[in-house]
Amino acid sequence: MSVAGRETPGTVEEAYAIQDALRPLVDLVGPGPAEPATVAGLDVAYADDDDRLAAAVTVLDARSLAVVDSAVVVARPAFGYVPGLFAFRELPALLDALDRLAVRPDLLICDGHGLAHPRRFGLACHLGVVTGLPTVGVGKTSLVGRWEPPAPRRGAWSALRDDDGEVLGRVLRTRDGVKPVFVSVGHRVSLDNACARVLAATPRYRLPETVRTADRLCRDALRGHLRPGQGR
DNA sequence: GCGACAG
DNA sequence: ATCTTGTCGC
Repeated sequence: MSVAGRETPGTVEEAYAIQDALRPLVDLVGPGPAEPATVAGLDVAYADDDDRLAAAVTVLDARSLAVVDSAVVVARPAFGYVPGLFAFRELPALLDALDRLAVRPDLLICDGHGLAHPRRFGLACHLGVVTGLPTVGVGKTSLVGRWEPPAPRRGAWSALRDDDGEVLGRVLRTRDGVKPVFVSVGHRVSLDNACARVLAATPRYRLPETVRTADRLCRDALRGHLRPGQGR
């Protein structure tokens, strides 16, 4: 059976059609939680590039950033890697992982863009529409849009815009003097709040603790745990 | 036609 | 995403 928005397309054309059909369902109004109790991070790791992947979700206490719940699923990529259709690759496994959580997080911080997407429907939007949860997209590199480097201090940002001037997101400095990240709205959050939540989840490193904990979890699940006494 | 192109 | 040593710096 299929839940609305979670079907896997058979062709690129079908994938575009699904995105076009779901895009109007994105909620761009809701400001989102200003003080979420929990924030979740989602990430995926790959092995042999096209054979296997591990999708992980970690739920953190929003204040202490301690992990309070997590789930990881090993599966096969559901779709080839096509820029702009990236979500179809990881979505099924990520949704499986989300279903296995005992705690329902108040906000999802996704590893990939939201509105900063060619058709304004990146992974973060897709996950938001399907789950109904507020979502934020955080990318390490850009997919679309033009921007100027933000000031060197943590918290500084500049607008990410398309050629027509439409704001797609922000280029946000999460750490002094370090390469900024790309933040965009996914679903049910304002851009201001999205950036605030990302900064709140990023006390020390370049990337939010949410993505760091999820990254570790799926990487470990894929490569197998290392036994004590063994290197690396 | 020639690049660019989330993970 | 992943393939990968050493090296600079707090």
